[in-house]
Amino acid sequence: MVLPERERGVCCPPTLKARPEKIEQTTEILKALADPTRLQMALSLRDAKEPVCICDFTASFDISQPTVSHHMAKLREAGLVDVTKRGIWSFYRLAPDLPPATRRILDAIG
Amino acid sequence: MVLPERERGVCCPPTLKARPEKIEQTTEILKALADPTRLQMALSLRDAKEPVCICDFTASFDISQPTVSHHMAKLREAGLVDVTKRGIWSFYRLAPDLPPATRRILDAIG
DNA sequence: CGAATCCATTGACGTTCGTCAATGGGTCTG
DNA sequence: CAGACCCATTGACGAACGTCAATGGATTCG
Repeated sequence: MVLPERERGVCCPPTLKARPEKIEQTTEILKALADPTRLQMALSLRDAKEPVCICDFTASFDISQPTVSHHMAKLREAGLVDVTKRGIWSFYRLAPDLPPATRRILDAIG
Repeated sequence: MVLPERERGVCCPPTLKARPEKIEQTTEILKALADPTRLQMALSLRDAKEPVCICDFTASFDISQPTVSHHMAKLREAGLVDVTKRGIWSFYRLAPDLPPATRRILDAIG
């Protein structure tokens, strides 16, 4: 590793390539995924062939139903997920129009 | 979108592909990146040709020096980043031996 | 040695987060 | 209609987070 030479009192601020607005957007996506339950939900939906209903997640995770709904709402607010109601069920799927950057992140995981 | 047919009281827990341990690891990476300051730091280091010292980040971000150190410590604890000291400076770089999965996530961003 | 520079750690404060129990609104079935 | 089922929302609580001011260690320069 080559360390740069330095003079006291002289700093070299790195050029920030990404626009602050883009950074903020990406952070929102990462925050939405940065929880074990939500990450598993998102990956399940990514790999699911059919939309999945809340009751299915409630059955597989060891958390209460309100908490499952709460997490799903977070994924929805982040634009990662999409809901359709049918009778008493709410079916979720990955948002079909995900931005390519978001899609890339999801595909990079697991 | 094709919604599955359903019977009351019957749930279909989705098969969780990823091992819980793997999910936990990935969550740690995502949590480390899920902050605007840390994300910018990580991307700067990813794209930097030379290690960067704390004073450089302190100069470019609008936060105090202790906060910069604090964020860098989080990246270090997550294994994303690597530090080498030279005189009074601490130089950081992206960890050279990043797991492929982690590397993929970083490359998928911006 | 004394002063200046760089950096990490500590302690404190307000905010956000993850979780649950309780509740209520919809929807179907008997 | 009455009961059962599914789900979202609310309110509450402890834990974790982001931030800073203050401090102290380490290193270099005069």
